[in-house]
Amino acid sequence: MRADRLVSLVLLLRQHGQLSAVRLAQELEVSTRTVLRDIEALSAAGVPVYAERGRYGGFALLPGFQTQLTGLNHDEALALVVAGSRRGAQAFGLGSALASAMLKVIDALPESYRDTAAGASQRLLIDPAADLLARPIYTDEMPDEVAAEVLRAVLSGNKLRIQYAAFNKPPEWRDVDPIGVVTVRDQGYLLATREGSDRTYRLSRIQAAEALPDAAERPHRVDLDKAWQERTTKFRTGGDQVTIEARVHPTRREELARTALAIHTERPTPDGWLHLELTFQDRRHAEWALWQLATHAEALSPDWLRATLQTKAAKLAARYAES
DNA sequence: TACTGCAGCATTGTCTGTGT
DNA sequence: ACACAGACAATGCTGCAGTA
Repeated sequence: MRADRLVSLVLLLRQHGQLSAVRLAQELEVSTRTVLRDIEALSAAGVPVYAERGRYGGFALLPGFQTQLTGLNHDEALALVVAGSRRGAQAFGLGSALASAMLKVIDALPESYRDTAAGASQRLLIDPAADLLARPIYTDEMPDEVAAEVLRAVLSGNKLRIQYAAFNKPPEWRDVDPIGVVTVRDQGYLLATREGSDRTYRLSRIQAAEALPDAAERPHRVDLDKAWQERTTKFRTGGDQVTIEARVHPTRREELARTALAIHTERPTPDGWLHLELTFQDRRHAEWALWQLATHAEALSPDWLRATLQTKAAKLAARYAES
């Protein structure tokens, strides 16, 4: 408590230049005598604070004094400031804490670097809310209190009870052993185990959460990056994968390739297009990938894919024919 | 093991003195 | 008159020993 107040006191003096004990006492909600003792403690600790006695007097710091609260060098502090501009912290309900921490980091920098760091947070924007065409970037929304509870369980190593609404399913309560939280672009995932089996939960689908008193069953140390890669690999190799044949215009080849899990064969056709054999996560992905390329691609097999695309195209043609 | 009492310490507020 | 500084007392917390 007192340590916090000493830090606040230094920041107040830095901010206002000179303040009387009475004014500091009001700001810190303690008596003036306590403020005077805090000043004394700071002075004993080597903080160059001096008193100006008499009317219009007060306490002030020697010019140029820096609060070395963080021990960070310029680049480290700058990296934090830049990272602090991301909206990622919002996903964990830590936005206000991050803003407060950033102020302290900037304040702790040497005078010559402070403008650079403060400017960095204004001149570098990472992941804004909309792209250049004003299209909103859809982010996973999660109530702060739910995010805070998930985070609490993850960090304390306790079991977590969540109300989770899987895709197209009603919400259900389930107890899990949390391992960590991963954010990918604007989506967050909770990595956990449930009854010994790996589970990955999308944060936006967690409707309520409660950290339980029991310790979670989890490895003492975890390589979250490795764990995430293993799960994404498992996800990509599981499910109802489909392999299709298609021909695509060379200018749209990359778009098709990016949406596929794998490309097995690829050869040019006599008409200058490319013939590919590809695997997709499921039927829905395959259909979507071909449909978005419109006339620049053609599904050759299997028959169900051709039939689906034909039906959609016919409906679209009919709609425009009506007018 | 849990509870109680005590000493020591840190923190805080009030009153009064001193300097400008 | 205003603001800082010293002396003293009150309060609350912590650690430790003793006891049921």
